[in-house]
Amino acid sequence: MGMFSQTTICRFEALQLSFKNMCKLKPLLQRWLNEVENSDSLQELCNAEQVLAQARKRKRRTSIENNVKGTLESFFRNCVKPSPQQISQIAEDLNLDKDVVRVWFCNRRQKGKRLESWALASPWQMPACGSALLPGPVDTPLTVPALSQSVGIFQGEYVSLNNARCMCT
DNA sequence: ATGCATGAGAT
DNA sequence: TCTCATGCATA
Repeated sequence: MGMFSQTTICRFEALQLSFKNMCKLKPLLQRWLNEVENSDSLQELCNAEQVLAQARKRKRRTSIENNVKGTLESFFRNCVKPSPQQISQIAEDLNLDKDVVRVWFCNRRQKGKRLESWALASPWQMPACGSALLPGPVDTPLTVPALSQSVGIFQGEYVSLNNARCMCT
């Protein structure tokens, strides 16, 4: 049972994925939806979700000050892809670990590309207003609101489902 | 809902 | 080393 994280669901619904990624995910998510709707109980879902959550050692997320972010943005406007040397320099200037700076630029570029991918691909598939029609054959119009609603019984509680992972023991 | 991080695969 | 898809952890 292919699972999807809360993060992916959110991003899918908010169209915060690349156009290509959305196209790939749509059918998978559609199937996943059916499974969710047909599954017997919350318990069952919780158990399935649990399998996903495995503890690993992960660097603690560093929180970058807003003003520092602003500075990074200006560096980004100046150069979207600084060399390792430039990164080190920036890191030194801002008093940040250079890996943090490197990753920040990677993520920032990724964000830029994401927007770009939609700018290029959406004209022929995006609906007039903001109600988002998902990419794919126009004859299979799965809408974002539909997704949220059809998870319905669960989507209202999907967030709580995520939070509930731990409560399922 | 989103920021920073990871890892697999491309270059 | 970068890109890309993805998610843990956080506000």
